[in-house]
Formats: sequence, structure tokens, C-alpha cells
Amino acid sequence: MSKASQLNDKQLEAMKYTQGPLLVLAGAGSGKTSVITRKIAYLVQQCGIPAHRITAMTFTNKAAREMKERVGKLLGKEEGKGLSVSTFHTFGLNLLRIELKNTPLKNNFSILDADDCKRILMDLMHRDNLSGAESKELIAKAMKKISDWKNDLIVPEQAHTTCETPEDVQFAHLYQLYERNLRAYNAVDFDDLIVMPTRLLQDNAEVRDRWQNRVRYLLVDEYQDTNTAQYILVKLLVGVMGQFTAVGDDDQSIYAWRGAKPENMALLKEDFRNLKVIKLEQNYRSTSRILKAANHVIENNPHIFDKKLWSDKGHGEVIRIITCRNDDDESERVVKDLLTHKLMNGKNWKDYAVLYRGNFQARVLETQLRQMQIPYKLSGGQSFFGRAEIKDVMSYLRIIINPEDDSAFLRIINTPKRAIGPVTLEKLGLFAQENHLSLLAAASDQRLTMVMPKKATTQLAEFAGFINDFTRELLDDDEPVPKIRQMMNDAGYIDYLRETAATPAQEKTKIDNVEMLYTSIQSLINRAEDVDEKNIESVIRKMVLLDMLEQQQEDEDTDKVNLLTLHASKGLEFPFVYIMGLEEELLPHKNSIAAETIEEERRLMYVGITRAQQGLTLTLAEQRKNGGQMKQMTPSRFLDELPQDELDWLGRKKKLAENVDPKQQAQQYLQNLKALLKR
DNA sequence: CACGGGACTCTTTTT
DNA sequence: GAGTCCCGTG
Repeated sequence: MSKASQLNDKQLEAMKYTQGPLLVLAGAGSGKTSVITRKIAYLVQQCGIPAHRITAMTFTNKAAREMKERVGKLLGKEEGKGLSVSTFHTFGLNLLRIELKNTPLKNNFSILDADDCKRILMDLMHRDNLSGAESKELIAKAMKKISDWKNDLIVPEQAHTTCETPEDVQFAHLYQLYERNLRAYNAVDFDDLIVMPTRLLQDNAEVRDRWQNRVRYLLVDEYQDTNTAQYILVKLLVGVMGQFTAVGDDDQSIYAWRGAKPENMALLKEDFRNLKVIKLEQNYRSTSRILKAANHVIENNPHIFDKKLWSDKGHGEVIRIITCRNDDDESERVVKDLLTHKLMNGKNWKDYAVLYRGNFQARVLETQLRQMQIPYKLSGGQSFFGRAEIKDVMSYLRIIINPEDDSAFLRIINTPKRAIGPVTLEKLGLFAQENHLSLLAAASDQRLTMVMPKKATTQLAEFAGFINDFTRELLDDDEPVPKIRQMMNDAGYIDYLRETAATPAQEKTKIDNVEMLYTSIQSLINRAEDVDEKNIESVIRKMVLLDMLEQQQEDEDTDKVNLLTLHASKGLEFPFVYIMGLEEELLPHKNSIAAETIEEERRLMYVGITRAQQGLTLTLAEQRKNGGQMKQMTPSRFLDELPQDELDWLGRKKKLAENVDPKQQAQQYLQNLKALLKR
């Protein structure tokens, strides 16, 4: 990324072009974030567009955060007031809140995450007895299908017209039930945050005018990752004026499998006849050798827009390819190579990244790194909000701001254990349905004694009472966080964490996580700009979308080797990069070979290569463990697509003595190195 | 309801 | 081979 405040000619052109729709084809490392942030400043300072009339959209919170920070440095506090830089989802959420009366939603609606939605679908399938509990796979399929329908803006009533298999017909039916369910809970899923605003703008001219007027200029980052609903949302927001800049790179589209439509890039050209296209091809990140490799590989893909990266950073180091005996050997080599390189060149751990196709590949690597006592940071895995304890606490909070949130109710009713089992819940659910009550309301209903044993009703009533008491106390409390802490203690939840933890270490992490959640609720309250954002309801609703804790964690001790999937590496850069597992059926992955989506795998390879600034090392194993069995592997076709004269193939060295304790071996290796360095 | 054995799978993931 | 999930038994 170009840190210098000086933009090159192309970047300047992209910044200054404001006459109409603009597509910036920004190759990897071409300084696109600089262009976007500088353009925002330009629009405000040179074009006289007030900041509150400018909206910038990104895909991740992290990207939004970074952008805000960088714009903040360019604009004065007054100048930047009201600027909207957010993810698509957060933008959608705000729009829904502002336009609440024009939506089917009531105040304080809940946002359900994938897990909640899964539960609902499972429940619906059970209740409807749709070929029952072949669950897991079927549920996942149904979720995917429903999400696809939503993102293509197909309403439940239309869904059956698109069905191709009997299974689809079932899913279409399920989709209807699911939507009805969400509305009954006064809840939305993540897709709704895009789809509902889009529909609203489509159907309601008054609302559309209001928003088109508000959004005078729109900037969209990572445009190649938009899905249909997102693109239509963009079109509706910019209207016929088409005052927008979309920044993207079709070669870095690696999310088609979750609904992204890279075709949207070509579509832009059709939908806006006067679209201006500017290419950013100068790369400020990598040596020209690395870029040559990247260009070489990606040339094998068909292209809508041609683009070739170049840089003036010199040829740089040769690209190394290491063939290893098996996966264990591969990890060992990478780790030793990295360690040697680090010590010899006086680099930091954080200067290195190891990239791989699947998370499972990190496991061997981890053991290896631990033996060598190398600090590492594993990204991916489950996110903060995916952790059970966080979801539990969030569910307590959710039911407080939205008593109709049955999904939250189900999550916490028996966490910690309150002797309320599936049978009781089944009856409660039935009763609630018949009387059109939420589960929480039903739990304290007097008439329950008629349908279930007394003992169960007392338990339910007690729980409902507990929640209701805290709801009252919390909502008119100026200092909600201590109250929340008290609630979780009184609920016995903290004790429950202590009792159920497998190890003392796990207990500590879990309790720390919960404490971090409290802290971040507090900081969200402190940071809120207006009174409206300060109230606990809005804070909690926002929490579902945020990942600020992950950021806090990252900020702490950062000198660590980075371990990440190729997907997770997009947008990042490292001086020295290793890419592991360059084998057929792994990269490209076998499912992609079967589905003939090699192009996306190739882009993945391209993304990986372009992460490297100075050094790039690719590794492959001759054999790999696969389900307990050793499997013979074939070198990846992508290796053939590299410029062969820039490569240094390293065969495998003689294996160190067999049957040596790996820990001892690691120690030995370290000592040798230290001795070497002392000289 | 909790525990444990057997079956099953093993690409990528944000909001 | 290991981790997870489902279901049956105590």
C-alpha cells in the first residue's frame, strides 16, 4: 500500500473523476484504500459535498474501521461529521431502524445469526415433519437455498416457481414458514439486513427519494464480492444520477461460493452506459518477480478487463518451491526455514505468514511451532461471536430488548440447567403457538398448569420472572454494564461456566471472554455519538454485528507468525509468505475440480501470491494423510503455470535420524542455530 | 438428563 | 486419526 501521500496519475484520475459512474479496477496492492479515502476527502474539501451526504460501503467491519481511521486523518472533525463508512449490513440495519414504520418490523427487532437460523429451521422441519432429522446436511442445504433465494430477491411466494427438484419444493415451503417465523419473532437474519432495505427502496418511492437525496455520493469497496441484492441496493441508492465509485478486482473474487456475483462487474458496464473505467496496475507491495508469477498464473483465466500488475521494487528474491516427503515433513520444513530466515535476517515473527487452503492444514503446523516455541497467531476458526459463552450472554441481552425473541429464549432457558427438558419445551411451544404468545410470555401464563406438571410451570415462571425483573431494572439504568454483570451472576451462568469447563485454562478463557464482552458493551456506550445510540437497546443490537473484541485482542501482542487460510489472507500483506500444499485436489481443491470452478481456485492462488512483498516460498508434499491413510499426491497444476525461469526447486534433503523425539530434535536444532549465530 | 459408544466426515466464511 | 454429532441406555 502506498503510504506516501502522493498519488500516482491513475490514482489521481480516479480520485478526481466525479462526473458520473466510475469503476476502478484495482489490482492487488495498488493502493485502492488510499484512493477511496483520499477521494472522500476530495469530495468534501474540493467538491463541497458535505460529509453526511457521502456513504462508503465495505464488506467487513475491519475494512470499515480501517477506512474510517484513514479518512479521519485527512478530514477535520467538523468536516467529517456524519460521514457514513460501514459494512453493507450495518448500513442496512441503520436504514431499517430509520424507516422502521415502513417495514414489517417492530421496535427492537432481533438479528439472528446463522446458528439461530439453523435452530429455527430444525424446529420447523420437526414440527412439519418434513422427512425429519436427517438434519445437519439437509438443514445446511435448506439454509443455503433460502439464502440464495433471498439474495436473488425472490420472495417465499415466488420460490416454488424456481424449483428444479422435489427437495427444492420442500425448501420453498420451508422458506415460507421460516419467513413467517422470523416476522412473528420480530427478528431478521443477516440476509434481511440487505434484502429488506432493497425491497423497501424498490417499492416505496418516497423512501427511495429520501435515501437517494441523502446519499449524494457512494463508494463501494471490494465490488467484485457483491451479490445480486447488494448490487440492486447500490443501483437504487445512486439512482439515475449514478454518482458513485466502485472499486474492485475480478481476479480477487474468491467468494462466489457464498453468493458473490463477480459478473456484477460486467453488469455495471451495461447498466451504466457512461461508466468510466480506470485501471490501477502499479503495485506498491511486491517485487516484480512475485508479480510476474502472479500475472503468469492469472493469465490462464478468462478476463472481462485485462490488467497487468507491475512494480518498481526490483526483481527481488527468487521464488522457492520445496518438495517434501509428506505433510509432517512439510510443516517441519516450513517452520525450520522460517526460523532460520528470521534469525539470520533479524526479522520479526509478524513479518511471516503461512497460507493454506483448508484450516485442517494448520494443525500439524501448530504442533511444530509449539515445539519450537514460536509465537503464532491463528486466524480463522470460530470468531468471537461464534463462541458459546458469548452467544449465551448475548441471548440473555437479546431477550431483554426483545421479549418476543424465542430463539434467544430457547438458547438460555436451560443454560444453566434449570431442569427444563425437551418435553416441557415442546408443550410450552405448542401452548405459545395456540395462544399467539411469545415463549417468554407463555412461560409465566397461569393456564400452563393445565398442560404440564406443576413442577415444570414453577420452573418456567421463575425464569420468566427473573428475566422480567431484570428487563425492568436494566432499561432504566444509566449504568447498564454492572447490572448486566449482576444479572449473569444471579442467573448462575458464571458458576455454570466454572463447573462445566474442562480445564482451568478453559474456565479462564471463557470467563475472560465474558468480561471482554462487558468491556466492549461499555466502550460502545462511551463511544456513541448521540443519545439515540447510547441506549442499551441499540447498543445490544449493534453488538451482534460487531467484532471489536477481536480487534482488541489483535492489538495486544502482535509479534507473531501469521497462520491463515488463503481466503482469510485477502487484503493483507506480509514481507515473507509461505503457501503450503500445492497439490492437485488440495489447491485446486477436489470439489472445485469436480464442479469445474478451477478459475476461482486459480484466483485463490493469485491472491496468495500477491500477499508477498519480498519472499515467496511454495511447498508441496508427495504424500499426505487422508483419513488415516497415506495418499499419494500430484503436484498442483498451478506450479506449471508459474514462470519456470523464476523458480528455484528444492528437492527434499536427507531425513534426520528416525525415531528421535521431536521435542528433543527441535531443541537440538535451536541450539545449533544459536551457536551458528554467535560466531 | 447425562453420559458414552458408534457413525460420520474431512474447503473456503462475513455479516 | 480425530473431532463432532446423534442416539440409545442407565
